[in-house]
Amino acid sequence: MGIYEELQARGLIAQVTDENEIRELVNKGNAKFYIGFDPTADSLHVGHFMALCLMKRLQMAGNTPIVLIGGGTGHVGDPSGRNDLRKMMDEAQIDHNVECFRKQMSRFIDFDKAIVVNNKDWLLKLNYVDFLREVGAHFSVNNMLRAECYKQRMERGLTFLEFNYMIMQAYDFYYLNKHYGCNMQFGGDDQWSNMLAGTELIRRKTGKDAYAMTITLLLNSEGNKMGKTANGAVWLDPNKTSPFDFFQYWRNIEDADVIKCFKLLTFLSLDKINEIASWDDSRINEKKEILAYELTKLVHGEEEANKVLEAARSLFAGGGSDENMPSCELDNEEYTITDLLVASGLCTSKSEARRLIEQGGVSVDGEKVSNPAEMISLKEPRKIKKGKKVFLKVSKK
RNA sequence: GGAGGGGUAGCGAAGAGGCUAAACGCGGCUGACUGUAAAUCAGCUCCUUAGGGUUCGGCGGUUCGAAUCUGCCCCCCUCCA
Repeated sequence: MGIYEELQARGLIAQVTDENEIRELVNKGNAKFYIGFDPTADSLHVGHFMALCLMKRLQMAGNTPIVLIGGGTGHVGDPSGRNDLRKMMDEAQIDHNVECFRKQMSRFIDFDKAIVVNNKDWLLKLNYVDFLREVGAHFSVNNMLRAECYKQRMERGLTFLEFNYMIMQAYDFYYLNKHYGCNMQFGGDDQWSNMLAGTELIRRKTGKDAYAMTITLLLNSEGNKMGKTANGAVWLDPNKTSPFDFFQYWRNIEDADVIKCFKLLTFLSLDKINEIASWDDSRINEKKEILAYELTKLVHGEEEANKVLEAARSLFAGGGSDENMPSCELDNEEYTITDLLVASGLCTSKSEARRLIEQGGVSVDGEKVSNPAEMISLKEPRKIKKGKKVFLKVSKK
C-alpha cells in the first residue's frame, strides 16, 4: 500500500485535482508540496496539527515539504475584522508569531529535509500595476464569484481586500512552482477554490500542470469543527492549552468520533487502529485514553504524556499520585472559598463562584463545600474540584 | 454622493416610555442518571461588600422615570449613482 492509499484509507483526503497523477507523484516520493500557514496567533492549533501530520507522513514517504508561512498575508491582516485597522498586526508581532510557528513545527517536520519560506519575501515587493498585468489578467471575476468561498460571503458583503486573497494565494503557488519546483499544494478543504486558482494560474503562465489536494476538515459527528472549546481553540502551545487540558479534550470526545480521530490524527498503523476499532464497546474508555495519550505524546512529548496520563488516572479513577495534577500557587495563606475560586482562575467572578457553590459543584479535598464564605487555609496544599472534571491543586506561594 | 433599513448579553433574536437585569432559542455552567461519552430531565447563566451598582453602538438632551423619544457622531446592510 502506498502512502496515497494510506491517506485515502485514513479518510484524510477530501478532494483532488487529478487522482492518478497525485497518487503517482506521492507514492514515488516525487512530490514537492506546500502547505500555507497564516501567523494570525502565537501558537498553532489542532487544525494546523492535521496539516503538519500530513506533511510528516508525506515527508516520511520521501516527498519534500515546503512550509509556507504567511508573513505577507499576515501583514494585510484578517479582512473580516476590517473596521479594526488599528488592530492590524505589526511587523514585530508577525515575526514573533512566525517564530512561534517555526518552533512548534520543528517537532513535527524535519527542517533539514524541508523548505521553509515566508511569502512576505515576495508578496510585499509586488508592484500593483505589474501584478495586475501579469497575474490579474489571468483571472475571470465571473469565475471567481462563482467560487464557493465567495458565494457565501456575497450575502454578507465582501471587501476588495478579501476578494484578492485568492489571487495572492494563487500567486504563492505559482511563485513556489517557478522558484522551488513545487508541484503540489495541500490545504484544508475550505481552501479548495484558492488552490484551484493556483493550479489554473500555473497552467496559464507556464503551460504545465500542478496539483492540489485538500484535507478533510476535522468535524465531529454533529458536523461541528473539532478542536474548539467554549474558551477558544485547543492550542498546541502548552502555555495556552496545558498538556492536561489537551489530554482531557481528547479523552472526552464523543464515542462516535474516536476511531475517526485515530485515523486522521495519530500515527498508529491502520492495522492497529482497526484492531482497536474491533474492541468491544465496553472498552470505549480505554480507546479514548489511548487516543488522548497518543496525541499528547505527539504534541507535548512522551514524558509529558506519561505525567498527564497518570494525573488523569489518579484523579478520575482514584488512588495514585496527585503529583502531576494541574496546580497553581496563590499569595495568601487563607481565602474564603469564593475568593479562592476566583483567585485560582477557576471562576471569573464571585457571582459565578457563589452560584457554583450553591449548586453543589465545588469540593475541597473530596468534601463538598456549601457555604460560600467558608474559609480555606492553604497551609497545606488543597485539592479543589470544580464540577465533575476540573481539578486544581492550590497551594501558597 | 442620494434613499431606506439596522447596531440589544458569548451568538441568534424579541422588546418600541415605568410591570425589563431585559422574553425566547442556541451555546455555556451545575445537579440527577451514566462510562471522564451521548441522549434525557431539573436548575443556573451582568457585577456586587446582598444594601445596591452598572448595562441594550458612542456622547449629549427631553422626562419623576429611557434599550424604548430626541440631537449629533461612529459602524453595518440594501437599493440608486
